[in-house]
Amino acid sequence: MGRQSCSVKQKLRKGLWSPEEDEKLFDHITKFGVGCWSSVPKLAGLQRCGKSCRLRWINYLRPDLKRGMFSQEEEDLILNLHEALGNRWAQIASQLPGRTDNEIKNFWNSSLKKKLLKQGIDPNTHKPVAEIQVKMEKECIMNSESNQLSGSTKQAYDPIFMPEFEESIDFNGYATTSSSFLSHCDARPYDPSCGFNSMPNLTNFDHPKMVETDYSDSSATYNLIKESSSNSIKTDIIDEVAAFSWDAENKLESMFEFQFDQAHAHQQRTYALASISQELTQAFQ
DNA sequence: AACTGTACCAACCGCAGTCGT
DNA sequence: AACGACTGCGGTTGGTACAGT
Repeated sequence: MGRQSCSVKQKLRKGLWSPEEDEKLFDHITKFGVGCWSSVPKLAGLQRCGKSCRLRWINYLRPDLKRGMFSQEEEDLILNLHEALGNRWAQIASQLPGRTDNEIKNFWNSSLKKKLLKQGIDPNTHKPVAEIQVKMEKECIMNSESNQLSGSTKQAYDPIFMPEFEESIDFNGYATTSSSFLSHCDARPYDPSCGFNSMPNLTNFDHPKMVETDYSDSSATYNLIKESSSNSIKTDIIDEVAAFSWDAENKLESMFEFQFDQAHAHQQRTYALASISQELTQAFQ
């Protein structure tokens, strides 16, 4: 038995909103502001659940909403943000004033996704479809070969320096001083303010692996962290990476300038962002 | 004109996280 | 600690408009 929706439970109205309902909700919110959504229907005289009222306000009635087609700038921004964040529509929407997550999601599903596919780009990874196919075939062959040789799974380098993270955090959540990655921080519980966001001097962090990185596989590294870190640290890392991705353009720029040759910086940044947002979250779930 | 397929978008649904008790 | 209420999010659905046959 699934949980009943609010409208089923209370026999409330469903479906499209009438102009009268819109007016009631708009009047109520403009008079009293957004407070407790569950009490809004009653106070505004609506036969709707609070959830429905909230959605109607956010997606349609809010005065600061921008109407009409998406501009080229908005489209480009959505593409870039989706590449970095994946289907985090709310986060994407927060970077586009006047646009809602629902609107962006619809625009993505109805237009942008198809546009990318037409261009031969996979909308999930933002990489060329042909490249992904070749990579998958290559991985398939490599996996079967290495499994035959060693009986173990393949280890590959991770785009966001997870081996350094692994070194950096002990079982109790303390950063270890031996880590080149977090050596800017004293040994202490992992602190988001001292992680990715505020690495003050990356010029000292020079890992040879970073230049020859194969970004295709980070699962082995994630598994290491998954097994050795506490839940709170995992959460911290995910939060941190999310924040990091958010401001990724500048931060990655400053990082990669030191770590990668300029000719490949953009591609590496792109891959890293995609990996950050998708693989890490999945691996920690 | 009638039917079918497709695109678009508003709204719903269920889940997860947070907060107060 | 356990529970329920509430909120926010992302996936999905269903209705409508429009194009093509």
